[in-house]
Amino acid sequence: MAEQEFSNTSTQRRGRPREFDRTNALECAMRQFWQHGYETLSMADLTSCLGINPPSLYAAFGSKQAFFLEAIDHYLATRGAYVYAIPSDQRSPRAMLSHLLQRAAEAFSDAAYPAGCFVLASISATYDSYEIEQAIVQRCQQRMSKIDELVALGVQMGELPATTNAEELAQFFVCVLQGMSLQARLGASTSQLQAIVANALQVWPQAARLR
Amino acid sequence: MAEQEFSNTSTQRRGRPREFDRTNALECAMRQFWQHGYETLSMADLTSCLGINPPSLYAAFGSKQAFFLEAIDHYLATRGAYVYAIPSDQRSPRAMLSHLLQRAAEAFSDAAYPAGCFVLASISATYDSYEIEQAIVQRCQQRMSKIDELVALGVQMGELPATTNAEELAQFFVCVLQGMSLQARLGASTSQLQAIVANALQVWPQAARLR
DNA sequence: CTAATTATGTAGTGGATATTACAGAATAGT
DNA sequence: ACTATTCTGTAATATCCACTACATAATTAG
Repeated sequence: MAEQEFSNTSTQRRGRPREFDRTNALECAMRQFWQHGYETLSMADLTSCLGINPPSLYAAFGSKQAFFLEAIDHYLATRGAYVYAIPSDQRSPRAMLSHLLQRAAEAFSDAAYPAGCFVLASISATYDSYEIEQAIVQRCQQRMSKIDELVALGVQMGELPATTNAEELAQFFVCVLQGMSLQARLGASTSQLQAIVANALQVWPQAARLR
Repeated sequence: MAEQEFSNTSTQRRGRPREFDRTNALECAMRQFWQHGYETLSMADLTSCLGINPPSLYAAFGSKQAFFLEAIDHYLATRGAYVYAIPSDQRSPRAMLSHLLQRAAEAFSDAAYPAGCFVLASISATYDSYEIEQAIVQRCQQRMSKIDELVALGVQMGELPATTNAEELAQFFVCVLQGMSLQARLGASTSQLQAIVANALQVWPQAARLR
């Protein structure tokens, strides 16, 4: 199975060369899936949108499901990596969480991309395939586990009371982040999302009140 | 258009009587749409699930889109009315919001129903019809405006500082509620959702610190 | 009774869907 | 040049989708 796919910049293979840029097609497909969702976006939509005939698409990406999952991974490797990046130069875990949420507030409402987070928007959709749903949930949890680590670090470093239930607090922030993605898809502005972040961060007070 | 539909308990009409309970069918369809989503649930699924043949379903409900919207309204009139009910005997706006969120935490994870809120779960899906999406967004905003009123009332009654941005704070709680619905659909337990509520309510301190 | 009306079951309808068969074109290796 | 290999465009395929034509059954009105 798992046939090796080559990027366009790799050494040329035998046979007729591909006439389109694979990465570019993937980027376009990502935006289409992101905006319209997996179920409602048809392969016919994609072929006409990309200007690529079905056999070429299937030769390059395999199937609609594989194409979608590769678009998800492309998102995580590019835009998602930017959105969920955690800067290492920040000393305070709270500052890092604040940074993460504020960047999400900006990115989720960036007009240069479809609204919200591609993964979070995909997770709430329903799929005919159980396999695809599992793959998305797994990738979502990978990203959200970063928030778990930040909160746990906050307790460890004394920024939060030792009595804090770190798992519960982290889940609260994940919940807010998921709600923000939905709000963004409903048309919330950057400043509105920033206000949500500011309110959410009150749960992690800047001056810790240890007891 | 908008042909009048009669309930089964109304006075009998001329012609062959319906052989199934219309309200019961609506309840079943609601749960199916709730669990599987509009796009992925086919009319063939519904007919086999309800044991009702297509012509009978179409005679009773019109079209898939009309059926779905009626299922949404059925939810809002029954389960949704319970979930989003605001008790009038509570004096404090904060207590009323707390009541609302805690009831949502329980209801969203109630095994007797599909997880989360039917409307909030539907709002994040994508539809081929723009009309259906608009209808859902509108019904969602109707429910969420209750939270706006509660926060505004809290400021008015002095439970929150007069400097509070009521719209922003209300949007924060709406965001949390929407996140809770998604968390529930991902399998969050009642106690996990309750912990999210407890954290969120810290943004509205019990002892107001006016300034 | 007959006529009118409404529901039901069988069996389809046209259209959209993801996917592919096939023949021809463009490249690399030898 | 010749072969193997891979891509491309045309056109199709089987399957599923929401929806319905039609004949029949069951009721009410008169």
